[in-house]
Amino acid sequence: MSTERIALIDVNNFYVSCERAFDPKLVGRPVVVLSNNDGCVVARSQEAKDLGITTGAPFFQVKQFMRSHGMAVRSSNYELYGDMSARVMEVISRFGSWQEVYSIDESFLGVQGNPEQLGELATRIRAAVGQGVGVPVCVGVAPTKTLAKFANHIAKRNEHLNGVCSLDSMDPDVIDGIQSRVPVTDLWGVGGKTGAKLAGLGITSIADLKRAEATEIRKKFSVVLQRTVLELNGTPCIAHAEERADKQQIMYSRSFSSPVTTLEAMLEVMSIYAQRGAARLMGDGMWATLLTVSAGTSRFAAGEASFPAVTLKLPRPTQDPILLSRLASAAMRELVVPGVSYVRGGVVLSGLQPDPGQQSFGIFEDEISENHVGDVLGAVKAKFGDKAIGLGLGGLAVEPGWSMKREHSSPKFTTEWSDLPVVRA
DNA sequence: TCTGGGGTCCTAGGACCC
DNA sequence: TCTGGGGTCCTAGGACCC
Repeated sequence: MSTERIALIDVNNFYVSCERAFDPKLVGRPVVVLSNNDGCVVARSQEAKDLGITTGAPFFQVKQFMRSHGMAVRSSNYELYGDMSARVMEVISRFGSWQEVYSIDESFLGVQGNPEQLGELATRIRAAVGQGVGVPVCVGVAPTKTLAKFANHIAKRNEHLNGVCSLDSMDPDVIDGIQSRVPVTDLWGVGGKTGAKLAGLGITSIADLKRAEATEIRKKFSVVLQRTVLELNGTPCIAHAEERADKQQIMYSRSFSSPVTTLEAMLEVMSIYAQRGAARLMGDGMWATLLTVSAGTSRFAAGEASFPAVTLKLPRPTQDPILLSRLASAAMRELVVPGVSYVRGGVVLSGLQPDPGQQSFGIFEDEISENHVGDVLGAVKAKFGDKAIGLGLGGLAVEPGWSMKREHSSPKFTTEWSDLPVVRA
């Protein structure tokens, strides 16, 4: 008897595993990977977790402790992680009838088989990724996405399962027993706020929620949590991504390595961020109709933090870096208060559509030529590197003082010829 | 001194229309 | 001055995720 099931495969401590794949000295050692600007801990090896390092911990607070325990530190290397992710996803895709890449290190996969075959398949997926890419994964298999997430959670926390858990191979009473011990907030889709409200109703474990009345849950909470209840009981009701619409917004936002206090520097930020946004639009084949620019002051400084933002309707659907850069700078002029210290800036492109729509070029000749500048910039960057060319203030050859800090970065092992690892025998 | 970034979906409420 | 209901579209904000 063959049944349709959903597998959820994710890489263990993904960023750390990518670093280890190219630096075996890190295996067995406590390792952490930091966020942009080397600000917070975003990934930890099991050894680092065991030492009590938490996700989101500010690096400057735990630096000394880490040093005294011989921990290794890496800045985030998104070129490497993005490329490793693509390789993992490709290997996984060979084993399923459909695939939904859910995040940089996670994928849902449509699988079929009887209970025994499903368990074997999960083991084969794990071995294939380990051999083909060199990173460890866990696999959960179940009738719904929510249960597949749960099964994956079990696989990760029980070493004797060897990274694999298929609910069809388990006794229903055993599953129920586990579910009554796991807190409901460990469930996919149930966060702190909802968890607190559920606790008020006496619902604290996954088993409690599974046995709750779905229609009551909808009345007291939302259709989202009702779906979770149904999925816990084996009824699939969360759609696949490919059935959902295209991306709805593109965001480029970063904190600065040191505060920005002048209008000139902020305009430089906007010019560069708008060009990044335009490049993403072109990469996705989308045109934006709305532009939002924002600035932010520190949440940790004395006084109230502020996050001023302004949204404007673009004169036409566009992916043009010149137009976006110009408008973002103009909007930022309205926002910036001289003398205020800004720690972050951002550009959001929304109202996305898959074509430029009806273009009315009118009398402005230069608008026509602008349309090709993005392509030229993209081509030059592809050939000569990211820093080869840029517009206006974004074209400066020297990195501006506020740009991101990455003091502990590993090389781009898989995406730069000059960074290729060398093996000697 | 130093505290991440980029998304999704849903709901409520207002504006507007007939 | 009084007086209806139903529908759509849009936006802001909340909650959650990795």
